[in-house]
Amino acid sequence: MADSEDQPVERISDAEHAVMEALWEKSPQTAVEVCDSVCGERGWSMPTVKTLLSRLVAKGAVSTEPDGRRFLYSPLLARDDYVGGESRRLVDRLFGGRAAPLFAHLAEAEALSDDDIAEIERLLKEMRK
Amino acid sequence: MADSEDQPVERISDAEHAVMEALWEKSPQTAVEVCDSVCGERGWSMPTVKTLLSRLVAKGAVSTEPDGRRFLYSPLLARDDYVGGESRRLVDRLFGGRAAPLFAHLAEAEALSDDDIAEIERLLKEMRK
DNA sequence: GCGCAAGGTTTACAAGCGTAGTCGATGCAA
DNA sequence: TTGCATCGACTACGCTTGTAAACCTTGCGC
Repeated sequence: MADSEDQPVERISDAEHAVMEALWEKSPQTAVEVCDSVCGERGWSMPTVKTLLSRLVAKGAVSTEPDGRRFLYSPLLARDDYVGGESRRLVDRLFGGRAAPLFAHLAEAEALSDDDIAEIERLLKEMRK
Repeated sequence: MADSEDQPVERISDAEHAVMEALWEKSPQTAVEVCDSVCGERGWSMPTVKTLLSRLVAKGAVSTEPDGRRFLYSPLLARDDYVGGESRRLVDRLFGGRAAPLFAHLAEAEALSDDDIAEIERLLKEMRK
């Protein structure tokens, strides 16, 4: 596995991430569609989205496919890969690479809902099988 | 609680974080001492550390205390607060604010060691009490 | 056929960041 | 007492990011 990307796809910025989310939600999409999804909540204008899309294409995180006179954009980077990378980064940077302290921290900060706890217990049970 | 910081201490960058780690490890420290801790592993020179320390002071994340002709630096921002904030940010941004999916992701990516799992189970047991 | 609208590409520009050199004060050694 | 080493402050500079305008091309409607 993991030969879907030779370079680990340059780091994606925060604003770019918002665009990726839109594409992960549904793809392919035109620039206009992406703007419809994100311009509202982020207060962006069309040119901003265009720039972000270009940068993402340049970074190899998004692919384009011509559709008449415009482009359809699709994510090249899978959301799981991105999320995994970011999670790993955080755990490495802040918790010495170990997940338990992260968990402990969330628990202590009461950032865990009852649902979360139940869900995690379920997952643990499953893993032990 | 939480009146230890009126503004949430401007966001701390990656390089700055390395300096904070040194100060969390031991404080107060002089600039030279901090450099001793971090210049090696990061390949930095003294001026870089000075700049980062200044920026951290400007951001209100580090306090200074004169000691003769030089300064002693101490963290103002607690590591727990920082770590908590960053964790929260990640969980919010990537997992809709819920921790269970993060956990699921780490589990799936086999980012959890056996020790981690054991530890988390222990924590869960404790929380249920 | 021709102008306009729609879409992509280029350029812009301020703020933040990583990294570091220079400057100015000052205490200590000779 | 004078020069030098030391330390913080200021300045620098190229790169990325956030945000967007200007520009260029091209297909479509009149």
